Amino acid sequence: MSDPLDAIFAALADPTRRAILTMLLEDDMAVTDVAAPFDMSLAAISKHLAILTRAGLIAQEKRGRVKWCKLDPDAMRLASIWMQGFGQFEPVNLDAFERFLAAELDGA
Amino acid sequence: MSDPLDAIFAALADPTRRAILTMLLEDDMAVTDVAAPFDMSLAAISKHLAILTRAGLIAQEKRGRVKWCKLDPDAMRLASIWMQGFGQFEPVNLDAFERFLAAELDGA
DNA sequence: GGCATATTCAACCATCCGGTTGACGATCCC
DNA sequence: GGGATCGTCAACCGGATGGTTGAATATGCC
Repeated sequence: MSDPLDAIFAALADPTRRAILTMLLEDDMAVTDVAAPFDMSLAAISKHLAILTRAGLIAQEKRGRVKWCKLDPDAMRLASIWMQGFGQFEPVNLDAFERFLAAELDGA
Repeated sequence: MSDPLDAIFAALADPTRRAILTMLLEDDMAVTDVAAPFDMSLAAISKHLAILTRAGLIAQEKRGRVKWCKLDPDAMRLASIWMQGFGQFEPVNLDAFERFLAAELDGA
């Protein structure tokens, strides 16, 4: 009934969660390590991670007693595709193009 | 103090507001006309439009007693650029590349 | 077994959000 | 002027959100 974009954009609306995603861009991390830089209880971070997981933005995998968090690109891509529908209002965006190319080449 | 992305993503998280943005893709509209297809009070739509305006996703201009709403692409572009930072996790994504090009060319 | 570590659960709290209704201010038009 | 239309404001309501704390559940290690 509810659009997955609801959960994706809602998850992205919180600065703590966006910061977590940015951290995960560097490397996969355990929950405790994700929580370390934040001035906030571990339980709060655990909730944030649950929200990111429900939105499909990250995936969590338990190995031993440690739960590893890693980015899951599908949800972000879905949101990005939705937004591209509005791209026709942008003047030709060479900056974005360069970033796109750089990202693609880096990933190759 | 608060990141503009907070307001942008929060605004995009609501399906009514995303629908409004899609409608405005067709044409600029008056508040009453925006409200027409929704099963919801005019006041509720007015609030949604205020949220979209505060996020910078639309601009409102009053001409006579009618307030016109139109897309304002800057905010969406900001969000889109933020998301592109996560593209490197996609395997070389030709689909996305084609969509990117199509959107850019369409806008040209 | 028994203790330390990693993470979640449960209950609670304050605040925000999305909706309603009714009154109000502006503007158009006769 | 006065009535109809356009839109917002204010107060209210229920439910979601983001945080806390303390207890509970795994798991690893000696």
